[in-house]
Amino acid sequence: MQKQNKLKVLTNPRLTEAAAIIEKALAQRRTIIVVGECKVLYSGRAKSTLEPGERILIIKEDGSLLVHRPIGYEPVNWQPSGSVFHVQTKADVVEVHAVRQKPRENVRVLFYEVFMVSALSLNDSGEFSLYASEKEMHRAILRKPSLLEEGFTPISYEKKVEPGFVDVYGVDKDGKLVVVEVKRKTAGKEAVLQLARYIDAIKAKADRELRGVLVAPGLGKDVQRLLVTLGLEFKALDPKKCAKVLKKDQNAKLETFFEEGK
Amino acid sequence: MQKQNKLKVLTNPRLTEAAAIIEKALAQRRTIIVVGECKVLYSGRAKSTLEPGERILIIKEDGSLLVHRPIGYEPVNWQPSGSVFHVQTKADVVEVHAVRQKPRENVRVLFYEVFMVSALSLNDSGEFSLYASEKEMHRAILRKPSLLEEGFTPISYEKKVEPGFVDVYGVDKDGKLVVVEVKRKTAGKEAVLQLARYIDAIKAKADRELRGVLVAPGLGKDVQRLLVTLGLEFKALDPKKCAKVLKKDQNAKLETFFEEGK
DNA sequence: ATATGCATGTCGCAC
DNA sequence: GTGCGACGTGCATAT
Repeated sequence: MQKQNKLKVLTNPRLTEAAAIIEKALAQRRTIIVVGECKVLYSGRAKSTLEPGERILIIKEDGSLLVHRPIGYEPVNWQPSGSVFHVQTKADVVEVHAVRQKPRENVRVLFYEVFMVSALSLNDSGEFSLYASEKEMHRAILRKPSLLEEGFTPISYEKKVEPGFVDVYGVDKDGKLVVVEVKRKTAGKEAVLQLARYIDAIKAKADRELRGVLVAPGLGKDVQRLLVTLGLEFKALDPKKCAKVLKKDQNAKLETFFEEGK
Repeated sequence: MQKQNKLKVLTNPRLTEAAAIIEKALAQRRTIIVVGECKVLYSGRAKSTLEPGERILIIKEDGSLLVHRPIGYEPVNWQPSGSVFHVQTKADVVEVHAVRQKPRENVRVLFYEVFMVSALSLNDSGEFSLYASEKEMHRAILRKPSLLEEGFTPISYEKKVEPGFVDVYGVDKDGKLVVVEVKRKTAGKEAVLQLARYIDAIKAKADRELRGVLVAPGLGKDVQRLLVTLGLEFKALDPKKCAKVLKKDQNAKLETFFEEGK
């Protein structure tokens, strides 16, 4: 069974044993987990000391390092990927020294006792997808207006119109004004009523024909009827699709595309 | 030996065994490490999926959760401290579900195979000290005003002046008021403009001659010109030097040195 | 290479 | 609780 290769674990090893495993795993670029009592010294952009206590050290294949205390989401000390490691066994201490080149930074983890050391060969090719937030959906539509419909041209976004902010604002292929309300999740009737309020507010100011389009991955149960009653439209759009659009060209400076005023 | 209590490790356990250990460790508020093949789903402020692969899951005593891939400094998924956990064993899957209340967020980790599971009782009371933060630079200047310039006498610090807080506030050797803005890193133009806003705000209140001094280890590219244009000054100061000054007299409670009001 | 803006940012502190 | 700024922020991208 090749589990043997995947995983090596020692509990309460002698320090010399632990050091040997760590050094070998570093050479083989395996992932390392060490649990034990240690002190940590950092110097670089700033400087820190962490007095002895029991923590978890993780060293990854790519040369990143994490020291985690038993409390708190963030690592207390770390080193980003690409760090270079040295292991030194002194009298009663194993020192793991991680060096980052630019900027020059050092993290030294000194183990006085090791409760567990583990060397792992992890195989992870699973795709990670982060779906868009609502604001990202706005940006995606501005980036690629055809997501809304062919011929749509955005004019402004997050425009103040008194009840609040209109998500996206533009002109369709016939020159008709279009007000767009975006929702990341299935839209309920609040979304429809919100859009209706914007439409009314804008109509009151400029008496011009308007289209209102609700953009969301889906519509709630009785929302369809309400939408039609109010003369509004619906366009299905998946946040995932937006994320994909943005991936191509992520930080277009939309702030400069449209003047805030108009 | 009470190492037994500190540490429990199983390698290649059956899923039901792994689930049992995780549930027990959660109940006892111990730190948990699980290594195995899993899929991860997140939904909350945004939404993400992570297809199956081999990763490290850490759950800490305080209810924080981390999922680490074998590459990368940052966790691919996480949940901050205070999350509530549920473990469910289905047919061929163990699901760890972490819920954060506010904002409402869910992370589900579904294990198809567990290579190692470990429950730990970590004891960590070691003090962590970070040197040379921006606030410590303030304190260093208050401690040793000559770091700014000879004859400088601080009056107040972190004083509210409407756009925000002035870092340090004092009088120079000629009795002229000095407003000091401190940056730990090379100062950009935002720092200069921030200082200028403070100066303007204070001038508006008390029509008295003011000097504005930007303190930082260095100045950004075109910042020098802007500084001069606005009639402000620059004083180079290294955070590390500040740390050294503070080391001499570490726990002076500067809060009591100056009354907040004046 | 540096500069700019975003992040499931997180965290701490003041109001 | 809510808001605001700092962070060894990290990270991705445009210049």
